[in-house]
Amino acid sequence: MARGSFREQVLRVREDAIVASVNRLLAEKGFDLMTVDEVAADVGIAKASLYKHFASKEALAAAAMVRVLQKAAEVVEAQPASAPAIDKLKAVTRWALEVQLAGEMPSLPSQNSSLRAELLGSKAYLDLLMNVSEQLGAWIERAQADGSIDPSLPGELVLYTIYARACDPVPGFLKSGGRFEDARIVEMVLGTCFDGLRAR
Amino acid sequence: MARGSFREQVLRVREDAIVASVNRLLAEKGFDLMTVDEVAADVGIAKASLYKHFASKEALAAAAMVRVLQKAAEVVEAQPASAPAIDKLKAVTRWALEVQLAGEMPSLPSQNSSLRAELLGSKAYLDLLMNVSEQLGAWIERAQADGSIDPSLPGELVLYTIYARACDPVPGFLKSGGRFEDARIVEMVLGTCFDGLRAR
DNA sequence: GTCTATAAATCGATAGAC
DNA sequence: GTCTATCGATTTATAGAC
Repeated sequence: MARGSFREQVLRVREDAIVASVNRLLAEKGFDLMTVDEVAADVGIAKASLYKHFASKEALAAAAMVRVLQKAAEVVEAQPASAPAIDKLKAVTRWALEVQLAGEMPSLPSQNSSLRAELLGSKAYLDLLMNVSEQLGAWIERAQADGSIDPSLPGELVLYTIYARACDPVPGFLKSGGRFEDARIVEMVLGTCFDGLRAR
Repeated sequence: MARGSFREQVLRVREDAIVASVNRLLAEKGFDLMTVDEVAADVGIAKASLYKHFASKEALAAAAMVRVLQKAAEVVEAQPASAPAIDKLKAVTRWALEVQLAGEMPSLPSQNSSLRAELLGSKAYLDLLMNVSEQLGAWIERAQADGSIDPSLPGELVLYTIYARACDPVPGFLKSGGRFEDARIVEMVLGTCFDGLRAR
């Protein structure tokens, strides 16, 4: 793939910086409390310039979601094919928990309709989401077949439960308590996710 | 306790209607997307009249949270003292999931600072939260002692994990899929909460 | 206490000069 | 493409008549 002209590379770097700022601000304050003025100030450009790169606030958020889904897809790809399916599922869930604890997981309100429309209209977003979901879905089936995940559970339930760890408030509460290291929090929440609260 | 004059009773009924509307709108759209105009229209009074009852939008949300915590406290009280602790914990969690699926669980953004300040300044809210948390905490200790909950888990983790079911996105996703009855969704999510995803 | 009308502030988005 | 300046819409909150 051509890298494009120098001018296009500069453009790309700037847009990467914009999306990185949006990602952080979305993780910090959420979509509704994040203002476009704030994004512009954080990047260090004028708001009007921002709108030359992205058509709307919703488009900014969608770009941040594409970014995090790209990273998720990379984590999925990086799993060794020979590893047990359950281990790969846990590895991806662990990554999501780590990103969230690091304050880098963008959070979007699922009720906002204009935002939903933007996401559903983004091919990049939908393709990545489908890609990641299909890979996770295949692992879930394998894990259910080999007995490491309860085969009586619907696959959707398992998939949604794993996805939900990315916006689980429990890690944040435990972190704010200050009693546990981040790594400990990740392992504990991972444990309650896959093994539940009951005695083992 | 005195019921007060007729005038005061009318006032109380009206405020109950306001808080019920706020509760529903918070569940439907969340705090940021709920507007005070909307609340006034839903109740059927002018916005200025609303502000005679509640000083701010945050105060409205706090009143809704007090309302739901009062109901939670009632559910906690209603548990038979002789029942196993784990059953009582599951019963309260089941109630929270049912309220959420019914679209009656108000959802507040944990990042909003003015809202946090309002809640932390509300004695009614803090007292109820402490009351419910202490009761649940006692049941958690008993359940860990009798082996029905993993004794190696910190009590906070168990408490937060149960609280988090009230804003779990998984029930809503499953419901929107349309493949399962509400009661089935509740039991499935309850199962993943207490027993995890792994095979039993 | 309830209403109409409006103030005050914020925010998304754009015009127009350079 | 970047800037300054501003528009237009929305929203919280209040003034003042009844």
